[in-house]
Amino acid sequence: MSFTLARDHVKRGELARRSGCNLETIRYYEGIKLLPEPTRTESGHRLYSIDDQRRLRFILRSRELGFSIDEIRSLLSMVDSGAYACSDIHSITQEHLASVSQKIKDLRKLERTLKKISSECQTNNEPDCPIVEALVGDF
Amino acid sequence: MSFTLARDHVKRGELARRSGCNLETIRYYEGIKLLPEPTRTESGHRLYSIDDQRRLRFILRSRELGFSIDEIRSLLSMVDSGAYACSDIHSITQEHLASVSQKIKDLRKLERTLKKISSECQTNNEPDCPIVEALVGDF
DNA sequence: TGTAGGGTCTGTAGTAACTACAGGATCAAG
DNA sequence: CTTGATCCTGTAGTTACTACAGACCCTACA
Repeated sequence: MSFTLARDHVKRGELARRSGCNLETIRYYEGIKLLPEPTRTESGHRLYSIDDQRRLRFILRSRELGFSIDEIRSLLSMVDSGAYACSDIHSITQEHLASVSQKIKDLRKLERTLKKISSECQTNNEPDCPIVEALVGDF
Repeated sequence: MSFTLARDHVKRGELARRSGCNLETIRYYEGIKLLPEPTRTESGHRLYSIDDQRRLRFILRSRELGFSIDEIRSLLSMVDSGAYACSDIHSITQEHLASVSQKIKDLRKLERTLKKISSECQTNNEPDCPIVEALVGDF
């Protein structure tokens, strides 16, 4: 006979399967206090509630969207506070968006440079590869 | 009286200043064998030759262009081998370029998603922030 | 009831590419 | 000769995980 509790409570392996999260990552999130310490079976196995599962999904989705752990910590603490300010959530998102846009800009510039120095190379095994020259730079 | 050697040989601090590289990073590159062990003064201070300075510039520029340490190791070992194949250099560059382009694609998708969920938020402090909803996902 | 295989537990080490100390030796200028 | 800057070594911290090792537990099957 088992607890009613256990019906919607799952162990770590099952949570990992359901969420697509790596098994160890769950323990890691607990360690850095993004996830609360879950209840345990008598023998010490972790049991995750529906709320824990929602919370993990929130974290994983935020990570997919490139939020850092610290940003997620801020987002979660707002949500946890109950009466969170939507405008604060919005502003964290906007800041993150700005940094993503900046990263795109930087990478585009990189892409152009790489294309340029790459196009100058005829791949003809000549002694001086223009890519190498470009990498050493002017002197 | 000093060695003629010392004229174009510089110590770590000076190399850092000239290259714009962090002081410790130079020692780090030596540790992972991207830079060779430089000559030393009698008391043990590192002395970098012009060649060392060229090599560091190569590394730094490559890093700026987003090459990984392992990629740089490959590039350098080709250059070091003397008769390096220009086509090999070219192909490493092309591969790197492809990964940069892919990263841009991924970030663009991220940017679109963030803009979308962000635009749905009216920042009006209502109880259910659509960003939070989006982050928890469907259930 | 015994056992074989999974799953779970803990703590720790490894990844990439640095960066930042601590605690001591050395160098250069006044 | 002293003072402050620079240098030396070794080690720990950063980010966000991931991967063990060695022990315990749980379940199904014979």
